[in-house]
Amino acid sequence: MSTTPAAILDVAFQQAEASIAQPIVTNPSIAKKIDYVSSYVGNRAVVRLLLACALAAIHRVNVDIRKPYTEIGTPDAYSGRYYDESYITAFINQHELPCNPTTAFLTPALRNRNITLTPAVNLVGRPPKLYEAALQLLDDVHQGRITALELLAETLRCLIIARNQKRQRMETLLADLKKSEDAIPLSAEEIVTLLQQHLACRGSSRLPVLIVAAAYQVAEQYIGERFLPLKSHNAADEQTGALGDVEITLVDDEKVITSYEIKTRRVTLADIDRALQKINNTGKRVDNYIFITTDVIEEGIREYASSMYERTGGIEIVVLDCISFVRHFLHLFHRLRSQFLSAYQQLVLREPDSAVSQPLKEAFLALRQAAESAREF
DNA sequence: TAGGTATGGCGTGGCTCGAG
DNA sequence: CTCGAGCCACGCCATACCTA
Repeated sequence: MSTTPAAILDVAFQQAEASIAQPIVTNPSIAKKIDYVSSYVGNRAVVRLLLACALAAIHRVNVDIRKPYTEIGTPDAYSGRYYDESYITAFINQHELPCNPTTAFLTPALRNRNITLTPAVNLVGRPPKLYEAALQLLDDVHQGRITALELLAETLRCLIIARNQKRQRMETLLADLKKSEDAIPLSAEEIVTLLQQHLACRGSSRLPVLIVAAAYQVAEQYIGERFLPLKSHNAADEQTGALGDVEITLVDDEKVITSYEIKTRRVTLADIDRALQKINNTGKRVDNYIFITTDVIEEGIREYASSMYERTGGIEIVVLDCISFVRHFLHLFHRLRSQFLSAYQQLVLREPDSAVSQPLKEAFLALRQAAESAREF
């Protein structure tokens, strides 16, 4: 086929937008399956399987949509991963469609396969119903119940609707916050409470990193220190070459002087030993290595950490509690507390969904709004 | 040989599920 | 209900093959 994959995607996208209120697929049970896979919040990878396979089937008319693995070895097999990574990634980023940032073909259920994806296959992914629905949809195309283009366009239609709903919710939340903008700003303790509420939400493990980063961002001009760009949440420190989760340098220097390592569990002796090893291996000789934990700090750990100052000849290692850290900060820089709050909000909203989920972002705005509107009475 | 294509692999930490 | 084991997504990396 002469049309490029990018052009195919554009055409399908236009078709979806033109028919946004009207399902493109008329068969109700098939439309329902597409909607289910496109909208399921707990797993955003499988919808990419549909997009990639449908795209390949349109682009190369001779392929069997159910065979997205070249390892199958037949002429009608193709690389689903290649279509996914090369075309789908750019496309969903361009249109901000709510999908996994990385390919579906590296997820455990779909990787290392060399089989035809028929409805009889058990992909062993979660939830099972989601994978079953996707396999049935590939079969629906194969059996001719719908065309690959219909599958692609209808999937895009569902994704556009989900995206628009998400934007709408965010706009409403931000607009509500604006209303309370002129009220008396939250007190330091009220901000602490707000952060505690946010930390209590599901999937909050990235938040302590953002709390520390926000504190430095706001205090930068006063203390002459700043934080280096944050590394991605799931990347191993080893891969990124970072010493810890937040690295602090002097404003006019690249040399890391303080490194923060954030743990959502108890800090152990092994963590401290590993930190020392990391300092030695990377050759980044920091002054100060700070563990921030959201869990309890055992006395033995505290002592072990402080003993390092002498043992290392001047590297101070300390374990701090996340909430105490931010509470001290907010009282010390009391006049900056509102700036801290907006810096934190900005960092939260700008994190990729893989680190801070959409519900967690919305939860913060809602919690803040509740706290601020309560002040007006 | 260089750049593109295709696929496999790994470490981390969140999450689910089932045993007790 | 609690908690530990194992599953899983995620982002990055490694490698092998192909072809101009």
